[in-house]
Amino acid sequence: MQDVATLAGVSTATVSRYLAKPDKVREERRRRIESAITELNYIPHGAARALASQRSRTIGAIVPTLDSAIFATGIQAFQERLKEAGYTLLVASSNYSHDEEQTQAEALMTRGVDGIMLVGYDHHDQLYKRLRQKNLPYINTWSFRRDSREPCIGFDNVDAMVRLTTYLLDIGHRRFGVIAGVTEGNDRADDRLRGILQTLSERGLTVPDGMVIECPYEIGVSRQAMKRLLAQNEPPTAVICGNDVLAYGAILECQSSGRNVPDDVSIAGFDDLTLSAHFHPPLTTMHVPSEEMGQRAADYLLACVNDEAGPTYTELEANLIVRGTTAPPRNR
Amino acid sequence: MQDVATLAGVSTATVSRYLAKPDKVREERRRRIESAITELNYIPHGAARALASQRSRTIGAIVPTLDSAIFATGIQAFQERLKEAGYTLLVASSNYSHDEEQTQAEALMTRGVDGIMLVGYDHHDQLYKRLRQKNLPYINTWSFRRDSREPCIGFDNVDAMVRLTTYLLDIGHRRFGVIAGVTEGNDRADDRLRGILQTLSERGLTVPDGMVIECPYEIGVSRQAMKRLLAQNEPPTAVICGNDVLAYGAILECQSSGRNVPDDVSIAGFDDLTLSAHFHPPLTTMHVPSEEMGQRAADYLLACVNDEAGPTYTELEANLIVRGTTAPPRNR
DNA sequence: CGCCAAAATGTAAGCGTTTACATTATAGTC
DNA sequence: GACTATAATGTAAACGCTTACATTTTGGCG
Repeated sequence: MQDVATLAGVSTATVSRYLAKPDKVREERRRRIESAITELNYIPHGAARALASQRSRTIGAIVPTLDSAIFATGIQAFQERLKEAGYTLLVASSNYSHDEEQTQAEALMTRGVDGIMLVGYDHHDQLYKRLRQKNLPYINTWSFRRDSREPCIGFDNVDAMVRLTTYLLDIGHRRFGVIAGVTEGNDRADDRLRGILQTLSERGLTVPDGMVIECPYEIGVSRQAMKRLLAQNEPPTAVICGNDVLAYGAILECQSSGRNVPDDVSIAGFDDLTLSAHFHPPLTTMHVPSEEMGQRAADYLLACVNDEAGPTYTELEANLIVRGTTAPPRNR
Repeated sequence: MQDVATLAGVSTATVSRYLAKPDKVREERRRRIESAITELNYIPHGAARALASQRSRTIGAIVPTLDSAIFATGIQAFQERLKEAGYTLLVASSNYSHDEEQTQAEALMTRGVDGIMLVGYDHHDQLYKRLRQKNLPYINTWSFRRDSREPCIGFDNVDAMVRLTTYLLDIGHRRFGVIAGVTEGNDRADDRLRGILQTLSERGLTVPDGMVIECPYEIGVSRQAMKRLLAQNEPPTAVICGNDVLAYGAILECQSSGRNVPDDVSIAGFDDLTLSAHFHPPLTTMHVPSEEMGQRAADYLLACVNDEAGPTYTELEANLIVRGTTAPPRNR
């Protein structure tokens, strides 16, 4: 920077100001600085900037996994918004573990992030403690609870599953199977499962043991689960899956074993991944507004770091998309 | 850090040394420092570290998109390896544009990354220039060319497609359709397409206009492309797709229009995403060793920053996986 | 043309570490 | 116990910026 300043015939302070607020330096010097920068191929030193200004212009995000299209979409939107504001995104993944999430958060703090995006509301106690202690802006995403005391943006997973389940009840299903995500340490999966079971029990239905299977979001495992469901004495006429990937597995298992979806069995997913609309048959699922969630989360954190006010609690809507994998049961 | 030092009754230098090489400080003080750190909830300031030590312990990666499972897998493995070595990953996406890639690289350099992972070998001239000027370690991935003068790790996309095409020729196909990725600014897509056309022409086959369609890696667009292919006068008996997502679209379009895969038309993909093995029918595709690529790329960059020697050119193998979407053509 | 407020610029003191170098403690030897 | 080589520690100078504050320049106005 000193070199640039010398070449442009100004002080480093002016160069620094030019970088931060170009309109604060006079036209003529601005141009001299600009050409000095190009000539010298000057690239500002981020660490020095961060150290001097006490802000890194970096925001962190911790998602359960990078492998899933659903988070990828949200993160992409999140990053886009940040980039527009001149911020960089640091992504870490927790592998659905609170402990790892805590470790990653620590790492992000060392990196000096100015804010953190989290998925879900259930986190390591230590994490909330640290966040507050460092007075670091953060936001929970992918779920919304009316009673939450933490800043969050997302939708009500329980309620979404209530609506999906209600729809299946309404078209006549009474024998349900569930392929849920792993609920341990995953509040979204847990909320969704509770939404299902609660709705069914309100209608006087109980789901027998063996009709609810938890499994990781992997297509192979999901196929196994579906196989077990179908092997039951009285197989379900409708299977609700914790997300679309699980639903793909369920559908593919049916097709491989010669069953027709939705005639023999209805299958519903959750997330509405891009593929779902094109699947054969197209998947009935809950659409999750992941892009909007990413954008709004970015907006919130950016507002925080700029000491602006923004909505701390934002509820978005997950929408039921009825497509071709669900139909009334055959033998009512 | 001063607080920690005072509380532990040592100098900041000792604390710093403890952080870097714990075995360099005597047992007793080490324990005092440890407890001081926990008591004060001390988290080192990364920017200050980076500034003083001139290394950020951060590695950057620029991938075309975060939306695709294939890069996600590679990046995940890349990150894993980095984490083991105490390095953090900074991810950026270029949206398949060289200009954007260049911009992102600049951003990463400002962030002080110690090395950069790139996808492909074709980049903005400026980018190579900057990289060398700053003497920043970098590596090209996802492709390997025998004649490359740049460090790279990957497989030969041309050769891989030659093998896939040869296989289809060997089982009797003569009328081919191609749904390629967008080749503009994407050397992998370009190499793959060239591999196909070259093999066919060596066997004396030419692909008529309209039988080669380039389209972005989106399932919807791919379905449209397949539709057009099928509407030709003499529709192809085999369709080679630039990646698995395109292949999914092609298969789904066939199924929606009442055609049987592979009886009516064979379809092959490229990448071997997780879903492919489970698809209905399971997809014939080239398996890409994305995890190994990620790992090795990390190893290479880590070796560079530690001034160790490592293989600069590593060729991996893409393997043909024959599954259920390809079969000899019906009316030979 | 001189005066003044406001705008632009310069000066220099940090920001929280690392690390070369100097100093002190330790342990081994005779 | 004195002496050494070596290991452990302390001291203090960077690292490359930002920014409060001081100083200079500018332009509007009487």
